[in-house]
Parts: sequence; C-alpha cells; structure tokens
Amino acid sequence: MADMKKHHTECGQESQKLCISIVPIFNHLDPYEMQEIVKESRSISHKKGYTIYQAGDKSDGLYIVHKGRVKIYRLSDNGKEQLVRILEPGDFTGELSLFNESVHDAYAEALESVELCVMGRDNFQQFLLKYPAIALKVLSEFSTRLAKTEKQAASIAMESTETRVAIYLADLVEEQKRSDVTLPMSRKDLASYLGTTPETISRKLTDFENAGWIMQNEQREIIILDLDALLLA
Amino acid sequence: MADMKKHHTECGQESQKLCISIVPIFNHLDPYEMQEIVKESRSISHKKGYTIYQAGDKSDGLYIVHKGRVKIYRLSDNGKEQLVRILEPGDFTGELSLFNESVHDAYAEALESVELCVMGRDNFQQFLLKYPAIALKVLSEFSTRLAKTEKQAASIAMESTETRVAIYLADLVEEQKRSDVTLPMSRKDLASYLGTTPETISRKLTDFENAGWIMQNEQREIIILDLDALLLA
DNA sequence: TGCTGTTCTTGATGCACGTCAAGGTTTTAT
DNA sequence: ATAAAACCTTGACGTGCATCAAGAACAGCA
Repeated sequence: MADMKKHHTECGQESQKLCISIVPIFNHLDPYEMQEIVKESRSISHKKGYTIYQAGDKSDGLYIVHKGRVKIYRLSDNGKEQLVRILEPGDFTGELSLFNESVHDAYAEALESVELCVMGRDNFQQFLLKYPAIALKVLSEFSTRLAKTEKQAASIAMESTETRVAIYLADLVEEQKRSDVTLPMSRKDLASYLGTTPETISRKLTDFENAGWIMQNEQREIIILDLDALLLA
Repeated sequence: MADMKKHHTECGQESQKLCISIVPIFNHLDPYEMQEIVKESRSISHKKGYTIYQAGDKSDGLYIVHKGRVKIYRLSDNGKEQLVRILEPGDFTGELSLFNESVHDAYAEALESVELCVMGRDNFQQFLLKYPAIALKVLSEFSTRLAKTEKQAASIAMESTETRVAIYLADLVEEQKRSDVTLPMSRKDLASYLGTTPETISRKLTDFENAGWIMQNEQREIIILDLDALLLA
C-alpha cells in the first residue's frame, strides 16, 4: 500500500465523471444517475508495468479501463505465463470475483500508462439492482466474452498451431477491417495467447511469408496477401 | 419441424410450474412471480440422442435443463468434435445468443431423456428488467462459467496432457467430495473435453494405475489413492 | 550516442502425443 | 438371447512442436 502510493494517483470528481461516462456499460445513463455512480467510484492511474492485482489478492472490486491497455494473464505451476486477454479502454475486469470467489486467480498488469475506474463489489451490485438496464449490458458483455473464450479454448484444443496462427491473423483482418494488420502485442505475448512459443510463432510467420500468403514489414506490421490460402492451411 | 413432432412433447401448466421452480435462478421467486414466468415459458421433452439445436440454427431462446443431461459441443473444420460442457439439471444454455448474435455456433444434444424449459429471448430480457435479482443470479452463473472456461483454456494451452488428466481427476474429487470418483462421461467425450484422444486418456490412466496413484474399477469408477503424487506429475 | 537488456530469428535435437490398426469388451437394440 | 454397434485398450510408428542455444535486431535509457 505504501508502495502503491508512489505509483497511482487519485483524481477529483471531474476526472471521475469523464471516466465513467466514457465507458460503454454506463454511458447511456442520465446526468443524475451518472452522478450517483461517480460518488461511489474512484479513479486511479498507474504507470507502465505496474501490477494492478495478482493471483491470491482479495478481489476488491470492478476495474474499468478508461485509458491505456491492461494485460490479464495466468501463471501455471511450472511458472509459464498464459495471456488471457488484453483490456482496451471501455473493457472491465474483476467481475469473476464480484459474484463468487473473492480471490483473484490471474494477474493484471498495465501495458502502458493507464487510468482506471474502480468500484466496490457491493456498490456495483446495488447499481445493477437499481438500474437493470445496466445489468443487461453487463450480461451482454459477459456473453460475448464467454463466446470468445469458448471459441479460443476449442481452437487451442482442436487445431494445429499453424492453423491457430492463421485464424488469429484472419481475425485481426476482420477486426481491423484492412489487409495490412498491426499485431496488438509482442510475439512473446502472442505465443502465450495462442498456447505456443515465440520460436514457433516466428517460424510459422516466415513459413507463411515463404508461401507467399503474407509479408512481414516492420516488426508488428503484417500484410495479408492471400487470406483464403492462409485459412485452408 | 415435422420431424420434431415425433420426438418432443409439450407439457401442461402443471408440469411447467415444476420445471421453473426447480431451477436455481428462479426458485426463490414468490408464487405470483413464478406464475408470470410459467405463462411465458414452454416445457419440452426430448429423447436420448436428439439434437436440440445445431450450429447455424437461429437462436430461439433460453433452454433450462429440468431433467436429464445435455452435451454442448463444437465441430472444427476438419470435423473433429470438441466438448464444451455438459449441462446438468438446473443449468441453462442459449444465453450466448440471447444478447448478441442470433446464430448458434455449437451443438446441443440430449445425452439421455431430457426435459427442458424454453423461454423466448424477449420474454427473458423483460424478466431480467423486471426482476433485477434474477439478472444478478444469471450474472453470477455467467461469471462462474467464464472463470471455468478461462481456466480450462489456460490448462489446455500450458499443461501437458498428462497434467490435464491429473487435474481433471483432482477436480472430480473436489466436486464429488470423495476419493472414489465417477467419470461423468465416456473416455471419448473426456478426451474431447481435455483436448486429446481416447487412446491417450487410456494410456495415461493405466500409467497412473501402474504408478499406484489410482485404481480403475468398472469403466467409469476410479479410486484415487494418492492425490498429491498425481498432481505433481 | 553508445550501452544494456529485451525481443526476435534460425538451427539442431528429442520426445510427447496423434494416428493407424487390430483385438477385446461393454452397451444397445431387436 | 443374440447380433450389431459403439467403446475401450494396447502396440508400432511418425511427426509437430517444445526445448536449448547462440547470434541479430531492436528498445529503453543514461
């Protein structure tokens, strides 16, 4: 806690209001309701590399990302890291323990300078009871994530590493809506996300390049030349 | 639809009321509220092997299992099956598409004779708005499933097949609270759930038996002799 | 600007596990 | 009760990918 003081900053009401209002699950509320939430939430900043929470920590509430990106990952017994997901502004975390367990089983780390809104467990539940429409929004967000996670699990379980990399690139194209995509993370993290190693990522990418399906520009810039060929590999 | 007629049976109000009241997310409602839900839901029976919905089907609502078990699985491009989860009485499915997409990307199949409650998408949303406490219950269920799925994905990505089988057995012990556990599914399905093959499951189990950590009784009966040794393998 | 610590690439090696195959056992259906 | 179908086990074999290692490219920072 003494250590935290050095790394984060509490903000005034003004900044908090901004913080809440930018977040999709809250941004349709009217000014009065917004105000009510602002009173119950805090705004916090951390700089790059800061560990926001770690496995074993008591879950103290809901974290909503306002600015910057946050990496959620797990560690296996043998110390290997598995990237669960990356939070962009508007995303939130801490929900898992909001309703059931009260202990985190993953780690959250600031990938860059971040600003977060934090709301206590009980406060959040009260809000959901009072504003059922928000509960539906959260439910909707959960169902999206659940679908994505189930798909990801199935993919790791059934497809070859090569196919997974190809599918990932295809997803990026769809997400970024252009054929020259930017990897949102390092190859190391990508490997961890796809359940493989950095070496294999490297090799598969050069394989794809040799096959004429992609072109690797600067580090994280990749141009997809033949999406179809890629996908039926 | 003509085909469905042969396999399912609509039930009267009496049976429906039972159906709803047995389900955890609804069973704390008072009689009047219960009645209101009953009016909006249907009760349906299917016999073993019936495909309740399949990938590509439009999602027509929420399915709550009342009796029997239902297998949810996916098919990869190359036709391999991945078991996502098994629904026990009280569990529900169809939620993913309740809020976002309207098309299933998985298959639901009756493992035995089943009875289901079915509620339309809109009706369900109205209920959640009217009874926020139910929304919280559903949210809680979602968060549990999300946690479980993320853990499962991480496990498949990071641990060896052997470790996964060991962890699965350990989870069973915890779940069933006894050291002679019963596998809830065939080895074929277990393999699909753990992202491996029936052959490998067979081999690992005999390995464990040879090491003196477990004993295999009748088909699905396994006695765990040394849980600790199993887990640090 | 250069220094230092990451990240990326490429090669060589080994093994865990998937695949194919064949025989035995249990379940289902008639 | 018996046949048919599905499931389980064990063996032999091949390979995709992790691992170890070492050099190259890059990024952060004085």
